[in-house]
Amino acid sequence: MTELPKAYDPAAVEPDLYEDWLAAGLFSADPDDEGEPFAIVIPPPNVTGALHIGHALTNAIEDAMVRRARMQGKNAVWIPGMDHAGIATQNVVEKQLAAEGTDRHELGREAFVERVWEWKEESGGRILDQLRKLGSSLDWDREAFTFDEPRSRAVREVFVSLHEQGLIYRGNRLINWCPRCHTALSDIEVDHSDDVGELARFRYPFADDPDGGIEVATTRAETMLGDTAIAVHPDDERYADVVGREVRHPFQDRTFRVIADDYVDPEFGSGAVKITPAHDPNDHAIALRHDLEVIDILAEDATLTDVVGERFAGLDRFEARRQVKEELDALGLLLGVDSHEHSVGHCSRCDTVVEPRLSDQWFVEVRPLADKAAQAVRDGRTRLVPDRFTKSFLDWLDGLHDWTISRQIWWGHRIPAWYCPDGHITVTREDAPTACTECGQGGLVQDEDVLDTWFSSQLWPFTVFGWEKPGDTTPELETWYPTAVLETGYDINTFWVSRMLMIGLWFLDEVPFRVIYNHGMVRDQYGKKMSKSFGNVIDPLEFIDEFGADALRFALFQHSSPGTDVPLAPEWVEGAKRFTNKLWNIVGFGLRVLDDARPGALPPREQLALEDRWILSTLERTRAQAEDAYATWDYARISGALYHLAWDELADWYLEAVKPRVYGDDPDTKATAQAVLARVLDDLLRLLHPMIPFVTEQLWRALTGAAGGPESLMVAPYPTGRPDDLDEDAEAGFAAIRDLVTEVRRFRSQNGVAPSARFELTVTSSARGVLEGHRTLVTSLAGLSDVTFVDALEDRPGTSTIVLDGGQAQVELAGLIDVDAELARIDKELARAEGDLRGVEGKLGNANFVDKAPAEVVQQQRDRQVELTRTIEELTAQRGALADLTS
RNA sequence: GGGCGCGUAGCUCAGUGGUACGAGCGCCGCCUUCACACGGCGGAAGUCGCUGGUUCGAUCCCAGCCGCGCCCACCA
Repeated sequence: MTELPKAYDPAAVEPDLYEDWLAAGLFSADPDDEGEPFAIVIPPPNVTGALHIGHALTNAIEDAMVRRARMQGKNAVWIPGMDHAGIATQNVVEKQLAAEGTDRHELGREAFVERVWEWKEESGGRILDQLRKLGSSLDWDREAFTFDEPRSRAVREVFVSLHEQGLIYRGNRLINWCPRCHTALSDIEVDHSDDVGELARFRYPFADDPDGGIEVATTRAETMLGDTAIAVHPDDERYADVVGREVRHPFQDRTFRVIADDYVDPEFGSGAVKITPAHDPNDHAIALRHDLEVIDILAEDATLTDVVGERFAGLDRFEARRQVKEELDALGLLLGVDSHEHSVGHCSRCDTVVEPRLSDQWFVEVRPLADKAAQAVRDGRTRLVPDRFTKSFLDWLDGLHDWTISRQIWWGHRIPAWYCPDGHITVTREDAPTACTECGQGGLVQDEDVLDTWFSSQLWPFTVFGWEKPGDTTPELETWYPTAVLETGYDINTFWVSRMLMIGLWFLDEVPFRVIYNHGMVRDQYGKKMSKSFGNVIDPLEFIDEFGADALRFALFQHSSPGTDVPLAPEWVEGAKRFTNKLWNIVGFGLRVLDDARPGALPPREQLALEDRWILSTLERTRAQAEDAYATWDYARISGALYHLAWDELADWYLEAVKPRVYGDDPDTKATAQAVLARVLDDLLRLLHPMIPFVTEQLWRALTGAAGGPESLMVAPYPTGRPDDLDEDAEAGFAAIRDLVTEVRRFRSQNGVAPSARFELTVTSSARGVLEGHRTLVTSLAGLSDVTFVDALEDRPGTSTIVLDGGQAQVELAGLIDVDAELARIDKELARAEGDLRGVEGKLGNANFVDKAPAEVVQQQRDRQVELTRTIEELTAQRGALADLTS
């Protein structure tokens, strides 16, 4: 058989294997094929740059899922694709333009969008390369993009349908506005953080009594320029006679009233609230109840408009905040400015502080959709893994507000709505409608806005299967929808998962996925979130180049349990690399000793040796453990179980145990050993393949002689149960041997007996039967010259006793140890230890040292004193025992 | 303010109602033994956050507390 290179070199193996899989069409699936359907759609990565380590985790997990399903004979498909990622991608390109000293407005809309497409090609190409390097077995023939033609048609159909159903509407409402991105945002695109700000208290003078007035407070002083009322609680007696009175605006020539509303908390501050209907959601609600005037003071870039008056017009909001306070102070109206911690909304894409702003936007009325989705979760038609995410998922659905879907950016699906000169709205499937549906006029102009990127991503689980409009059906949809599992990080359950669930149920009347599997976030070795600002992000390609894709994957699996964050350090990946190398050498050993034996049928059970039955039993038990862990996609357990099997059981014990036979001359026992070894290696590679596809494929080809191409481990059957292999007697028997061997090794280590030194052992044990029956095995593993079994040990001088599990072993010390040399060694060590101890005690006896040295250092010396004292005691005891021998 | 999770060896994490079997990395000692020094063998190291309770018995169950993290939330 082929000799393998001595060490595993991933770079020499991985690229070719991927090409080979591709060429053989092993990633391609056909809806008409046999087998239980099993589909996963990739969470389409944003074309904003390159994949980060979190993507590596997602893709490793999904690849393992789909590879295992494929090996199990399922009709498995994994759909690739990317997301155009509206605002995020536009921001990337805008930054590029800024670096070039220009901006999108200078370029114009058409040229800008063209430019983003160019970037999409570049970024997308890089992502594609990364996905391949990771080993992702994606069906590339089915690659989709959220902004390609078929997906765009579906987006328009969904928009128009929902509009026809009255679930999409246009309205003038208070929305979240990002002054930097110049667009509306949905609620979940706003990240709240508790920031330390200021609470400014000031007085609004009464219109008829400039020296009197009412105290209010605000964190955004500039909003007072748009105040149109002051509200107090109806039951607040302090203000009972103030309600209805007018106050005068200090900077503008207008007055407004004090009103009463339940919303006000009398306990907070003065108990009176200034009302800015255009820039605060609560105030807006109050304005509607009381029919207040609404004054919009903010421009798109959050500078103040002319309505605020000459003094402040044109100022940036933060500058205005400062100056308003100054002016109030100058007028003697400012009562104080206190530090105040409060929640501030930031744009999730650029971190700019968002402003509530009144504007015309498109909305989805989500209630009916959300109710359906929540019902599906409650019915168990789809379930979350781990289950603990279910509650917050449902809470979120239950409390959902209407979804702002229009964005004032250029990169995205243009809203299929047109306006006639009279402002009537025509929503249509047509590309270029010529007549207003309301008045029949021509000269229609399309809405400038584009859709929230999630509006198209939500259609992903069915548009990738050819769905373009309600009622569509395709072979792919019939076979693969609902998909088996939606695997993604818990951070996008609200953004993406919930929306897919809502819209999938709405248009296809069936959940888009039966399981929502949430993996955790990848963190660094200190548990810190990886982020650009921390400077701790690592490019997956760096790991792959250094350790191989399998190593990166395995390291991620080793720490990945459902919903649990995954810490990752270079050392972890290095450790996983060592595992792949170990595997390489395990199989390499196998190849050297198997002669022409290939995995196949085993000899009858009675021909198997104890160690054979033990390893087969262990293999089956581990396989079952992995199987159980797969039921919950607990990759930390799965990888842990298989790692343990390969390294601690197979490599450390079985391979050593089997050497006497495979290197021996007895053709029968040799053939049996070879058959078992081949079987175990074969199964191990199959079990590991979904997680570490490259190294296992390469080794499996060497082991089985498979030619590659269609002869691939990728499509070899995944091991199913062999319950007959479970053998408790063999496990117990081998455990007894193992115990004896380990105790002998410990004896050697503690007594300075070289591993190469042979000696005799006299043993008494409750496991005598097994041990005696496997004399060769015992002596070879423990490095003994001979072993004798007795009913009871005699108490003999000059011997040492080794305690066993259920027995004892006796070693003749004479001759085993060169007593004089050992005595000399011990004396030398003793002298050194005593010298050290004197030094330490000298220091500790020095009052100067004890008083002045840092407590830590003193303690260090004390610890060392204790340690040295103990060492000396032990050495002295050893010396005594040895001296007895010579006398 | 609400919800979720976490606090076990120096580090990152497993783990179970019955003396912590812990793992990887790190550390100490021995070994270049014919698969592997990306290795082998042996070893040191933990009041299982704190306080109560349930129990024959809790690191694991319950309650409270302390600390940390995350998510959600329209209190000026």
